[in-house]
Amino acid sequence: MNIFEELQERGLIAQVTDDKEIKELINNGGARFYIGFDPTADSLHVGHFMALCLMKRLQMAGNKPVVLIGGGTGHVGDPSGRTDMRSMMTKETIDHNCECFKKQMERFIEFGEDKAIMVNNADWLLGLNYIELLREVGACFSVNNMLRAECYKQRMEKGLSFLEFNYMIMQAYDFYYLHQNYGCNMQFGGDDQWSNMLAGTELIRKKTGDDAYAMTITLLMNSEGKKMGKTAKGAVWLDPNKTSPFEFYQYWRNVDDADVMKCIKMLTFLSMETIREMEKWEDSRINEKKEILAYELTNLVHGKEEADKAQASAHALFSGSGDSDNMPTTEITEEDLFEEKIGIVKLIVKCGFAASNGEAKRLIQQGGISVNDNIVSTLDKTYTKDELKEGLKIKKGKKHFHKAIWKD
RNA sequence: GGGUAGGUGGCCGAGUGGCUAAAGGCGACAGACUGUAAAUCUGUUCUCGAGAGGGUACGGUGGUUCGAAUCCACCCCUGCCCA
Repeated sequence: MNIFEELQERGLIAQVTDDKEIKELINNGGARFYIGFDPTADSLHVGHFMALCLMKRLQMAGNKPVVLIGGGTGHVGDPSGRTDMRSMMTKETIDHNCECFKKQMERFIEFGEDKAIMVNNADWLLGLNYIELLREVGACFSVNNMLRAECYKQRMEKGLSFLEFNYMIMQAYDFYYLHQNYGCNMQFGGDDQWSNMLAGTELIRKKTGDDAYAMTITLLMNSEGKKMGKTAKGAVWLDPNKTSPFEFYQYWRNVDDADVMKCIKMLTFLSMETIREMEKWEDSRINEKKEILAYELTNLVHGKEEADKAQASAHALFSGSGDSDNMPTTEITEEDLFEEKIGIVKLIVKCGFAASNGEAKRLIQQGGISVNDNIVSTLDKTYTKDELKEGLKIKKGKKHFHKAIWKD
């Protein structure tokens, strides 16, 4: 099966500039393509992960990937898909984030001679001269057309700064620059990038007469039409310090029934044969599918060892036996004690189950907290040093577990 | 630069001197039901406090008033119209 067909069957392809040409190009390994990543945070998240997987798939099919880190575009801020103004980041933040991105990406993509390369658009964007740029590329853009682009339309009511308006031009310039200097002939990106990417192909055509192509990946939406990979607390990060492997596993273990197969297709590297087989499974095996999804993804992101651990913890916690080896743990020290004991309210806050004492109290009053499998019913319940030395298994709601242990 | 409408809790949005820690909705959290799902129902949802009660909070800074999210002044930010 060819790569293009596979991407299609997986539901990854959203829009293409020219499907015949693109099919030809990537199926024969002739694409030198790039995907841009703006350093908006100090860790990659699930959305980036999809793009990286796509990169890997295309690389396996013989195409050459270019990872573009947006150290320059990060100074501008992409308005696409946002209803409000982006806050500006300082140069230090951007540089720091770029470093973090680099480290994480090296886990997924092989870089090196004849493999993938990584570039940073800070190298060419930051030194640009305003007047020169205006004359060289500004002349190629029609403001009338730009305003018609979907990514700006939704901002017409709420406001759009000139800074953000220029983002499209920066991204188009990147594509042009990579085309000229690295022979890049294709760009991939999330579907919200479509207008920016088209701007790039047009700029290249106008400046050089060459054809360049663009293809967008379907954004991973859940059945309610919301972007996946987001929780109330924020994104699901790939950095284990920001989202632990267990939390990561649980996120996928708990996806909606309706979204499981879609996620398996779009995110895992299971073969299409396996996937087609799974689609025939009976409804009663839905939880098996979820486990496979969770395991596969944790494995990809955090490695086999962490995936095994996460799965073992999940099994232990949800099917009773209560093995607490891989639970998130908080250490309690002398200074947390009052009269040789720690109160339940303080303990819950300490473990991060509640942001304030009030919230902790509410949880207890509503019967949402249990310690060592006993529901805590009083606010003045306390635990001694000896009990802590044994380790306390704290459960919040149905599926949040935490361990508190003593530390001298 | 001129005119005009705005800025309220995580978000949306009501509130135009005391009854307002601020309606309602969304979201979130907990409980019931379940399959670690969805839907549904119930409760909770600034913070400190066991409680009584206190502290902060309606863009910012000052002011009027016994009392201000609400009135006044100046400033900052955003939309729209005109230049």
